[in-house]
This record gives sequence, structure tokens and C-alpha cells, in this order.
Amino acid sequence: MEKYRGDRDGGGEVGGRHPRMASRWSSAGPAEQRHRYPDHSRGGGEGFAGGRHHPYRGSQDFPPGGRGGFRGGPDGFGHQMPMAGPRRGGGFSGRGGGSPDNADRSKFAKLFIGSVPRTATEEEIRPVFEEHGDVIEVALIKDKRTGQQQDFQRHSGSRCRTLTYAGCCFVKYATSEEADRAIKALHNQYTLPGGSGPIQVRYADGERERLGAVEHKLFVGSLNKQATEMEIEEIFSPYGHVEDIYIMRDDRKQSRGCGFVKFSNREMAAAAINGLNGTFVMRGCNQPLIVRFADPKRPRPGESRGGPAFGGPGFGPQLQAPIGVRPVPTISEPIGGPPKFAEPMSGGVRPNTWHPASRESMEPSPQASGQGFGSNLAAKLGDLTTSSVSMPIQQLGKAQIPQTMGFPSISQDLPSQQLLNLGAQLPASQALFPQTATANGLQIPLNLQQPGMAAASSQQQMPASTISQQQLQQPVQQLPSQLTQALLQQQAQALQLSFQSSQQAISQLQQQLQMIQPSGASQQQNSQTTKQQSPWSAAVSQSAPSNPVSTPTAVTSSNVSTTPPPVATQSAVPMSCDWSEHTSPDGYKYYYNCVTRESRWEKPEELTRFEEQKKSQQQMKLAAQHLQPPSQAQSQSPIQSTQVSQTQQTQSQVQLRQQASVQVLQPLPYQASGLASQQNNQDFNYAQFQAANSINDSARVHQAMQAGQEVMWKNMGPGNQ
DNA sequence: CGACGGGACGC
DNA sequence: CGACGGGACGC
Repeated sequence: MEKYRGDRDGGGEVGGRHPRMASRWSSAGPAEQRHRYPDHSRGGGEGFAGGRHHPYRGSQDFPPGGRGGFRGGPDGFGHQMPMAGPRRGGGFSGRGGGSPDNADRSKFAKLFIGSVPRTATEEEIRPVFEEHGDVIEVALIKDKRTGQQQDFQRHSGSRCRTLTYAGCCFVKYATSEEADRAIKALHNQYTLPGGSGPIQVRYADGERERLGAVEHKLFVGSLNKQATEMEIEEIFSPYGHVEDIYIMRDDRKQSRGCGFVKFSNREMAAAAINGLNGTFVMRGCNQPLIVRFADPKRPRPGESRGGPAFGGPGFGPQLQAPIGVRPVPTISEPIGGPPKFAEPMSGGVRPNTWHPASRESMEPSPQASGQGFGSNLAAKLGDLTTSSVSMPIQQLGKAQIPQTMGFPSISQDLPSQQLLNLGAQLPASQALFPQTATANGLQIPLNLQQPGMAAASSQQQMPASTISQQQLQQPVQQLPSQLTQALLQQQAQALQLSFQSSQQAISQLQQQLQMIQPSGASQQQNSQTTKQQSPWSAAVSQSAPSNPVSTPTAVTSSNVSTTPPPVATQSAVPMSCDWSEHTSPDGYKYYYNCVTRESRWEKPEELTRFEEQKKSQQQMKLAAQHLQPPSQAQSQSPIQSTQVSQTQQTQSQVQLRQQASVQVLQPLPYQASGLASQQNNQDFNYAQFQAANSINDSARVHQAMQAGQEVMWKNMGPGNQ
């Protein structure tokens, strides 16, 4: 939180780029048939990998494992883990490039440097790049033709055009954030001694793809085997721009129930883990999604340079055991791949090839953290709802987007028929959020409020309605930029009203606020709060009321006091856990904290508790499902929910809250569809909504959100390249 | 405008 | 409980 070196290179970047919208659904063909998304948006997101205000890290943080003949990357997973065990090979030291590779497969980011005079030495080059981050390695390459070290060779060409032939080299940074900084600071801006012009600094071939795979890709398990790419995207896109979805299928094209989701940056991916892992139950499933950072792809023979994060012939047991060695699990079969890949080998000791490395950054860049426009709402609701209601819930998360801010240029980039109603509410201009949000903001928030109010009056669980009312008035008097902020606050409040740990969602909304605000104009409580603590850590499993991070929009104590006692019990159950379980290349479990990026071998107590709680919730949920049959809910009459309402008092608290949540939230997607004229009978509206809404509205809203995100990224990207 | 060194798993 | 396709940064 303290030292952000980046001299404010951050928010400002006005990339005059045109938001090239994706409209990935516009291309013909059912989603099922497309295993690949047409929109790859190359160069769109990948360069923006995460925060740019990355605290400098001394070389002492250098991930272990990269020395002395280690092959396994310290961090093949894109995680950096605590140094577990003595450093070996001592050899990381000075001599710059010293570290014997293995880094090729990590999240280290390799840059290509062009216009390097052939006379340049590492001593000249390295310091330049160390100004911008941890330089893991500098590699001067040989002249291809002569095979000579690129040195003073004048290369007796017929015409000796100076002696400074343009050469090149590679510089490897510990993280892509640093690499991004270097690009920004040096590309075409620095001339090495003897150089005839400024150097070119860009990612080495294949690095972007490689890093993307390492950093932004999630493994998703417990998918409904019927699920389509589109369904999956709908679940994940509230957390950020989904670049790619891949469902793993058998040879008969049947889903294996797992797959991969690629975001355009790590923060989004982390947010999705936070919001979905262990909590979101897909329609038709009785088990929550598993969401983790993907293990690096299994290498294919011959792949080496730009290849996957680890693998290849490189993960033999070579490292000493980490400190917390635990007994070798009785693993006898390869895990997830060919023998060479997984076998633990030496029987008594944990394979050391790979091990957690030290955390790389205590704190993700707060700035880069606000991308989850949709908030975690979907996840939250999904957690408390049976599959029968998960659909509207998901839509809710998405429905927030257009309410939050009017996204520019949606109408021009999205299929017109998909914009129907939504489009009508959105300005077609190219203006950016703060401005456009104003126009919408004046209307939307009022609508937003009503459902909550109605629910509050009719349900016993809406004690904080008054506060909501008050604050909803404010925006009207505020400046445009503040208005946007206020809208977000309202959303946060709506969430708080209806939901136990809407904390997470609230903090995300706050992040959005911060991001939207011009850096100078952030005098609001929100930005301050957010600065003090990592937004992501705000999402850490905490019991709701006492967390200071959420206070700006949190209900007041008086409101809390009116909260029915049963709720308190519920709010003690965190909706997410920052820790998640992973498998090392050796096949051993380890645990990774997506907030602190810390990793451990031992299962954190926090996660254990979380899982236990989840488990019990799950049981309650299942019990509740008997009363509220899954599927077909969309076409059923409102009676269903009425029934539940009648019986809920005798049911578990989960169910109780579940019902309440649904009631509050139902109207939202409805309104997002532009049909918000009849909101008296919520149940009725809900039925209507469900009958008429179906997937189209969902997709519509969805795309609006994506469009907005797209714009956001364009505007905040590091602008490299 | 230049594009990959060094060392090297182990059935 | 399921672990990786397809196409290819941007000067």
C-alpha cells in the first residue's frame, strides 16, 4: 500500500483507442458449435495484465527454484510462493542473466529489445531495465549468421555502415507488470550507448499468449455437462472480460464437466475465483463450481520457448523439500499427464521440483482491481439459491451493469436486435463513463430502489430500507462523476439489503468507483477506504458487519440492529475464501491465496473452515431444493415462489434468506430489460420476466456489460505496444 | 528490424 | 474430481 513506484502513469492513459467491441455472439452459429470464441481481441487485453502500480520488489523476492539447475519453475502456475527452504545453487546473484532458465515456463515476462547496438554489454543494458522492475535475466544473443557473440564485430560488410548494426537482446522480468512498465517507459525512449536510435521494447514472440495462459486462465470444475460456452461465459463475465472458454470434452464431444476460462487479466480471474469457487452452483448441479488458476498446459513435445508455463522435460525432482514437507502422498499414478510429468519419483521425499515461492506482491494493484463490473452478485445469490433460481440471479449480476453506467458505443458494436430495450436506455455516444453515466443515472437508480423497497416493506428482512432511500436521493444533487459513484453505492446498498455477505460485492463496487473517478477527484470516502486496504482483501472471508472496508456503504448500526437475529448467523458464513486448492506439477496439493498470492503446502485453516461451512450450506440447500424443484422454474407460475414463502418459516434460515433475496432481486433484471413499468406484484413480474426474458435479455445485458468493460480497458491499459 | 543463451528430467 | 483447442502481439 505504500510504495507505488509508478509515477502516476496509471489512470490517465487516455488510450484514444476505439473500443473494438466483440459482439462475440453475433456471429452465426449456436454457441455449442463453437468451441472457440471469435473474439480473441488480441492486443486488447493481454497487454493490460494487471496493475501497473506494482510495488517494486527487491531481488530478495526473487522466486526460488530458478537456480542451480532447478528445472521446475518456481512458479509454473503463475503463483508465487513462499520460499520454502534454503536457497540452493546460490546462484542467483549478480551476474545478471545468471539464473538458469526454467523461467521460460513461469510467469516471468520476457521482452524483446530491438535497436541494441552490437557493442552493448549487459552492464549497460541491465541497469536501464532495473529501473522498472526485477530483471531476472538479460540475454544477449548471438548473431545468427556469424554465430558470434554480438560484440565489437564490425562485421566486415561491404559497406561499413557504422559499426552499430542493430542488434537485439532479451530482458526477462519477474512479472508482466514490470515488463509493462518497462515498455511504457523505455520503448522508443532510450538510446543505449553507441546506439543509433532508441531501443524498441516489446514482448518477445509468444510471450503474450504464454503469459495470458499462465496468468489469466482458470480451471473450472463441476460444470454441468450440458452447459454451453455461452452459459459459462454468463457466469464468469461479471468478473471481467472473458477472452476464451474451452470446455473439455471426450472423443464423443461430451463435456467432461470441466474446462477453462480465460480472462484478460489476472485481477478478473482472481475475482472470479473469489466469487465463484465453491459457491456458485450451476443449474442442474448439486455441487458448486471449482474455480482455480489453471495448471499450466501440458506441454507438447517440441515446445519450449514460448511454450507453456512448465512441463516439458523439466519437472523432475530436483529441489530440496520445502520446509513444510509433508509425507509423500501415496500417489502412484501420474497426475494429469504422461508419466514424465507427474511422477513423484523418489519415494520418501516430496518431489522438490516444484514448490511454492514467496509471495510476490502483498497487494494487487488497487487500480487494476475494479474490473468486475457485475460484482459478485451472481455468485452470492447462486450460493443461496437452488438451481431453479440461479438463472435470474445471474442476470441480476449482469443487469447491474447498465444501471451502473451507460456504456458508450454499445449500440454500434452489438447486434442491434440484441440491444432492443437496453440500447434505448444507453447513449450511443462515445463518451466515457462519468459523463454517460449521468444520463442514465438519473433514472435508473430510482428504479433500482423500488424493488428493494417493495421487498423491504413486504418482507421482514429489509430493515435498512430507510438508508437506501436517503442515499438514493443524493445523486441527483451531485456532480456527474459523483453521480456515477453514487449509483454504485446504491447498488452496493441494494446488495447489502438483500444479502448477507454482499460485502464482497460492495467492495468491488467501490473499486469500480475508484476506477471511474478521475484520480484527482477522489475525495470520497470510498477511494480513501479502498486505498487503505486492498480491494481484494476486502473480499476476504469476513463476517459482515465489522469490516471497515465496507463501511462507506454499509448499513448503519441502527439498521443492523433491526436485522432479524437469524441473519446474524448467516452473515458469519463467508461467501468466499481467498484460499483455493491447487495441484503442483508433482501432483501435490498446495494452497494459493488469490489475494495475497501467498501459497502454502498446508491447508489453511481458513479454507478448511470455509469448506465446512459450505458443506453445511450445501446440505441445507439440497434440502431446500426438494421444496423448490430445479429447472423449469422459468416457465412456472409465481405460485411456486409463493409456496416457498409459505413454507419458509419452517425451513432453514438459508431458505429464508434465499427467498428474501429473490424477492428483492427479481425486478432488477426485469428493469434492465426496459420493461420496468409494473412492479407492484413482484411475483407476477418475476414470472413475466422469466417467461419473456429468457436468454436473450441475458445476453443483451451481458454484452452491454462487456462493451463497457472493453471501453474501460482501453482507457486504462498500459498502452504498451 | 535486430528473435533466443545456458544447461540439461529420466521411465 | 473433470487439466488444455485454435490461431497467432505489433511494429
